[in-house]
Amino acid sequence: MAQKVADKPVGDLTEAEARDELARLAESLSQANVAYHTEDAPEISDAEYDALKQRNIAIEDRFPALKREDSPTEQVGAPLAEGFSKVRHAVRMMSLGNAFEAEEVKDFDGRIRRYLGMSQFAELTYTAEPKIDGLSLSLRYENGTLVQAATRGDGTEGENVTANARTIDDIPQQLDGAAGGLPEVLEVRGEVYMSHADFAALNERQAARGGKSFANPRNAAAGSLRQLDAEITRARPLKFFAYAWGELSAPLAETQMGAIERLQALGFQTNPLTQLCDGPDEMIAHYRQIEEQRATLGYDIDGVVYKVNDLALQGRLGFRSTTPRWAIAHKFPAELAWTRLEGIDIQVGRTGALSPVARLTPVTVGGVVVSNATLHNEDYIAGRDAKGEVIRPDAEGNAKDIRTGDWVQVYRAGDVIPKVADVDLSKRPEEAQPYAFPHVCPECGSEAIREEGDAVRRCTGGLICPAQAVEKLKHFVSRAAFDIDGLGAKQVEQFYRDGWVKEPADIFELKARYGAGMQQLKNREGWGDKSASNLFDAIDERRKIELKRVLFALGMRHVGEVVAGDLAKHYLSWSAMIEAVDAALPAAERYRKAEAAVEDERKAAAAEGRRARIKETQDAVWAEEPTVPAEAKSAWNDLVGIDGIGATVAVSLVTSMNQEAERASIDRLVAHLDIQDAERPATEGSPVAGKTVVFTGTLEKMTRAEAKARAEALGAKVSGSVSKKTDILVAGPGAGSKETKARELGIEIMDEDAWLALIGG
DNA sequence: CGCCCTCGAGTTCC
DNA sequence: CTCGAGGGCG
Repeated sequence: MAQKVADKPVGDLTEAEARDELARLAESLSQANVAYHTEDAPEISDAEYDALKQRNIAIEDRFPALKREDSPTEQVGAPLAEGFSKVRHAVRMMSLGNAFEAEEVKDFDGRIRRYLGMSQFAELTYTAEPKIDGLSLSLRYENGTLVQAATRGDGTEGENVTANARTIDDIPQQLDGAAGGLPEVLEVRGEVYMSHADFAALNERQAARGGKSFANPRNAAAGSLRQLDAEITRARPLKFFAYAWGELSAPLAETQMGAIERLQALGFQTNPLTQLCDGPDEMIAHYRQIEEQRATLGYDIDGVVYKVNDLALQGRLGFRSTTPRWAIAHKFPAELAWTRLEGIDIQVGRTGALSPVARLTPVTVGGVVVSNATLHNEDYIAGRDAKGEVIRPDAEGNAKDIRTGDWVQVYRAGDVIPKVADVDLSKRPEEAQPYAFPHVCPECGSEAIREEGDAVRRCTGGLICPAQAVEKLKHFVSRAAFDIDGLGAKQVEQFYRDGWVKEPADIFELKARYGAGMQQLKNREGWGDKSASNLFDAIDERRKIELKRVLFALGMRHVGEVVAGDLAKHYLSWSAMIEAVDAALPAAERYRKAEAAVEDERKAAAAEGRRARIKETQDAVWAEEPTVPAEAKSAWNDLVGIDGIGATVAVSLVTSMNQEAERASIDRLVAHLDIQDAERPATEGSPVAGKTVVFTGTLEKMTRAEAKARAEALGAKVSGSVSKKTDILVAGPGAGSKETKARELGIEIMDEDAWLALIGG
């Protein structure tokens, strides 16, 4: 009874038609549900089921009055169109750094020893386990009972898939407390995957009833877990290996291996190939062994994960921005494929960057059909890197360029992003010409220039360029920026094409200007009364917004998510920041002028064969009349004094905010907003919050990097040199001029032990 | 001044 | 996910 989704647009339905269709849909969906509950061979495919459900929701959205008592969207276990609810991870789900070569594994070990201040010969044990190719899942247990399951998402926020996780046999609903009691809170993390055998059987079933088959076990696992209807997930043979944890009310063990054993005792499957290794040589040997067994394991793996075994050391090593320092994934070599390059297209990004994209004859690489691949930039096509070195040598060591018509080798970097790696010159068509990278923007015709030392060529059209304007708008509504529900990349693009939204401020004027017309106009494009009013509500909700989001959303060059956050944390309010940025303008312009003069001096000196007088050149420019006002200098110094912000970022920020057109657009936007002040770092109770600390001499209990990371976590600012702003100098043995200077300035000086006592370490 | 780490920006497929 | 570039440290 495979019912096709009716194809009449929802917007064109009459009320009578809608009522009939809702009745038919309720019938079909309920039959399909019964089929899933009672047998393993449903009558309609998941895709069809989903399509019917979506159709049902769309109609109900358009005709809310016609919603049936037995509406399929109200059924238990059937979340609504928005999909899964969002879940914030109590402890961030990190990703792992990668290594491809044995050498990089040794570097990893070396880095850890250096960070911990351990000698090359001190004993350091790691665990090594296969890296399962599935999707990670975080399971929250409270007093031993499963209360929530969440996907990784962006690491901070995932999707709530609790109902689906409950259908997986390997995931206990209730933990086994026999061995050592149950923790109050335990978040277990691991990988959901599908075995080769189950994958093949599933695809056979799908094919038998005309459903779409999955490209690989990972996609099958992901597709199965993320079913809106948990009963579909139940019918899918998913498995789970536990290998990590998030929030914990009590430690699981003292070592990684101990924790894995504890997870096993609690009732989880853990990977049998997990093993302890003493140092990189044993790790690499275990990697080779696992690689040999790869084909016979019965499930996909894409490498081996190494972790420092001692959990206390893991704690000391801590995290970089997205990855732990104490773990790394040693990946298997990527799968390669050859195909023909049909053409090269140029895309224009939000900063005007011209990016070449390869259009390929579709080819399967690692279980996925690839038809586009990145070519990076002008030099990459020519076969060179940014420094001009040959990256793709032919037999004589000359660079092999890439031409339309060539046979090219493609792989998926990190098993994700398709890249063109190599060219087969023996198969090059005779008529193939070297690729001429455009010097004119293909979107707006403006000149595209490449700044010295820059790898990318950029369109100079600014907001005149439709591609840049649209990309900027997409950035504005992106997740870390305004993140407006119902206003994604597609919608923004459409509004731009309609001429309704040309710059961010227009979004907040949509309702006033087009609200009335929109409901009718947009019906044909899938906008109903409901979705339009939902959108206006979502936009209104976002008028109140955090400072860092606004800064990031503006899309200024060099100001990404992190820098925007740093700026917000420093200035705390929009008005304070604007004031500072305006004040710093003369200094920023002078800095730029000085740098240009230095560049000229360098060239002149090189030509004349003498040493460049850099300091003198800089000083001369700064001394030029009119001199830069003291308040401009201090605003500038304050700005570049922020950790992570240097002159390049500062110049970009100050000048772009003071560009006339840009500023007008920003002012228009801000008038619509209620920008929330940033909170001072939440370090209440920390004795060093807001203090500036300098470390000098030899630290004996920890390394400098560690000391810095810990101090910053407590809200302190760590600086490299002593000034009158310094509050505390931590001096180890061998401290020299810094200690003298601190003494002169009357700054508090303490040794490492006193510091540790102060911060409660 | 050079090295290492982090951040920004651009990318593909589902 | 990767590359290039910016920033900080030795």
